[in-house]
This record gives sequence, C-alpha cells and structure tokens, in this order.
Amino acid sequence: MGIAERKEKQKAEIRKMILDASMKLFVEEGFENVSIRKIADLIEYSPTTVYLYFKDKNEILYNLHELGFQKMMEYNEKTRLWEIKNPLVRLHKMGENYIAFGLNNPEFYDLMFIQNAPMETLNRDSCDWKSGDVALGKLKECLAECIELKLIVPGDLDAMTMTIWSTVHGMVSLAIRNRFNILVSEEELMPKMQQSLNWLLNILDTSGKKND
Amino acid sequence: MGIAERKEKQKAEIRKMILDASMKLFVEEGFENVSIRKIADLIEYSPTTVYLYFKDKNEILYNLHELGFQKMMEYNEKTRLWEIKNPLVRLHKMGENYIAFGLNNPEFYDLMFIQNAPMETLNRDSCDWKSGDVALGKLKECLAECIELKLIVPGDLDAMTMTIWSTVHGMVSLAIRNRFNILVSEEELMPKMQQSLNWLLNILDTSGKKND
DNA sequence: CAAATATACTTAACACCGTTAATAATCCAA
DNA sequence: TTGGATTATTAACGGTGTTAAGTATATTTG
Repeated sequence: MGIAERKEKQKAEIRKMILDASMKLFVEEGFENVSIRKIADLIEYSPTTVYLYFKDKNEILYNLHELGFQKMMEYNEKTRLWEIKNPLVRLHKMGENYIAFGLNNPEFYDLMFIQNAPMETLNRDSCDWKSGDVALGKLKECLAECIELKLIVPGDLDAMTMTIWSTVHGMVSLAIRNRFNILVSEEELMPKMQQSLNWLLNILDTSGKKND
Repeated sequence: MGIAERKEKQKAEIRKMILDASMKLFVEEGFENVSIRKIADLIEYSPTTVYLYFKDKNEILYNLHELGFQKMMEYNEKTRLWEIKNPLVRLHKMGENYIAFGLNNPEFYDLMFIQNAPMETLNRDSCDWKSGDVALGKLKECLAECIELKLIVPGDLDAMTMTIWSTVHGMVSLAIRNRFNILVSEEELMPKMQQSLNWLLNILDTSGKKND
C-alpha cells in the first residue's frame, strides 16, 4: 500500500506546516496573534483547510504547549540538572530553572500553565495531561529522594509536591502578569525571586536545624 | 452651579448602570460574556455610548476587579480574621480564606490575579495598583508581627511575602486552570490544598522545633 | 427670544475572530 | 472511463473591540 503511505506522509507534512506557521506566529508576534486566519495566510491555504488537519484552534495550541514542555526539558538538560546527585541541590536547581524558563519564555509559560485553551482538548475526567504528568513526576521523584535521605521536613508527598510547584508557579505567574510591580522594581524582581526561593528551601531543609 | 452638579450626577448614574450591567453579565454568564455590545444591550444604549463613560473595556474590567477585592475583604471580615491576635494563627486563617475565596469565586480571582486586562489601565511604571497594595500590605504586616514575636523562621520581609503569596496564588491558579487534575481528584482537591498549606506553615513555624 | 455652541447619543463601518455548510476540484480504484 | 472518496475553496454566520461621522438635544450667549 505505497499509495496510502504517501498520503499519510503528505497529511503529516501539512500538519507540520500548520504547526510551524503557528509557532512562527507565536514566537514572533505572541500568543494573541496566533489565529487560524493568519496561519492559513502563512501556509497559503484557506482558513477552512486548517480544520481538515486540526479539530479546532485548541488542538493547535495543545501542540504548541507540548513544544513548550520540550523547550523546558532542554533547559534542564543544558544545565545538566539530572547529573546532580544530591536531591536537595537538584531540587533547588530545578526551581531556579523553572523560574528562569518562565521569565525568559512568558508566552510559552502562559500556554503551558496559565491558559485554559490547551487543556480543553483533553477530556476533563481522564486527566491525560501527559506533558504535565512527566514534568511533575520529576519533582515528585526529587522530593521523594529528599525525604528518604532525611534532607527535608517530611510530609505527605502529594501535598509537598503541590506546595513546591505552587510556590514557583505562583512566583512566575504573578511576575508575568505584573502583580509584583507593587513589591519590587523590574531590576530587583529576579534577585528577589531568587531570595524568595532560597528562603523556602532553607526552611524546609533539615540540615541546618537541631531536629531529633 | 446646580446645573453642572446635576449633570455630574447623571454621568455618575450612567457609569453605575454600565458597571451594574457588566457585573450582572460577569456573575451570571462569566468573564467571557462580558462584552461592550452585551453591556449596551442590557442598559439599552448603543455600544458606542459606553465609550463616553469608559476609555475602553479594560477600564470596565478594572472596576470589576476592584469589586472582587471588596468581596475578598468581606470574606475576611465575616470570618473575623482581624480579631485574631496571634499573627501566626491569623496568617494561617488568611491563607485558608484566600484559597476559599479563589475556589469559590474563580471568575473574580481570574480578574484580580490572572488576567492582564485590568492591569493595562494602570501605567506600568507608577505601580499604582491600589487594591493589590492594600491586600498585600495585610500579609506583610502579619508576617512582620510573626517575625517580631519570633514565631516563624525569619528572612527578608519582601522575599517572605513573595513566597507566601506565591504559594497560595499558585495553588488557587493551578486549581482553577485544571493543572492539579493529574495530582488529585475533584473531591480530594480542597483537602489536599489544605494539607499543602498546613505543611508550609508547619515548616516555617519555629515553635515546634528546637531552635536557638 | 433666536442663533451658536456644546453635550449626548446613534449609525455605519473597519478590521478582526472561530467555525460551519455548501460547493468545486482533484485523485484513486473499480 | 466512470463513480466515489479526498482535498480544498467560497461564502456565510455570528460574534468581538473600537472609531469616524452624523444627528438630535440641551445649554449658553448675543
């Protein structure tokens, strides 16, 4: 069936063209300028053709959001995060990377963790958010190791994961959405966030305290 | 100048009509359904009339966002938050109220802390986000008291404020945007968030630890 | 009191948006 | 070669925020 195969490849090719065009619009003109019509213009097809390859705009945004996760993983690989043996040190670096990624790629971060749109392709109940699951798994693992080695104050693993993730997400999203302007100036933002993360990791670190 | 005065009152009256209509749309049909045209329909004026009383849609959303802060303050007053003498207990209750408000009023929360739109009426540099400033001030005060009484692990006040706010904001916003679905089910969400907050406040509490 | 001006409001339009129904063109298999 | 599936298009629906231009109404001035 060489013919059906070629057709599949052509289909995949156009899907890729659409995603490439979306990506181009996304990085060059921002989230708000990713529209079906502009994508169609860029690939020189009519807007309705896009709907032959993607169910709706959300499905395109879902694909972009996955590219965001890829980019985030590259961040961690470039800084050799997974080579760090001490899980507490790794946790710290992980937080720093998360924040750095968010501030340097606000549009991607938006899509990955703030916008509703990409999640709407997933059916609510099954919770099949693969990218999120993988990323959160890393944090969970890291925390589990920390507990095992008695490096941090123990607690329910899911609750702890929630707290840590919430803190870094909270920081990035409040920063992105300009809610920290009342607290610090533009230049002080990054150092203050660093300080903020340090304080959190310091208080959950058991090593410096006389605990029994 | 009785005439100019009456005119002012009429102007204020229509402004209120617009805001009331916006509010009605907002609470009954959600954020996405607040449109200039629908507002105009509701008050039985043409859409362009709205622009004689508000610069743009963002200015209307800014006003709605302030009503959100009012609602949030009512939450704190109803639970007699400010009568709690112990600042650490107050901090805890403050966090619980924040989370409860966010989950019970996701649309308001969105407008207050997630959406960009309301902030765009403020000019970036002057940082004149009054509502946010007041609300954050309460948290800062509370933390300052905690430090003074040596109830929590000390640190830079701004950094600490950032951490605490980020954690509760992170929790609410991730919950609202369905990012916790991979971690907990709908029913477990609230208890797990409670647990998550408890763990944080427990580790920053100095009372249970042998500290010098 | 009448004319001129300022105020309040509307109509019409611009430039977008996501999405769908109906239609035309193309390709492949029988 | 014909018929059916695939692929793409045109046209339209029903929305969005916003602005320019025009029309009434009310107020002030000569």
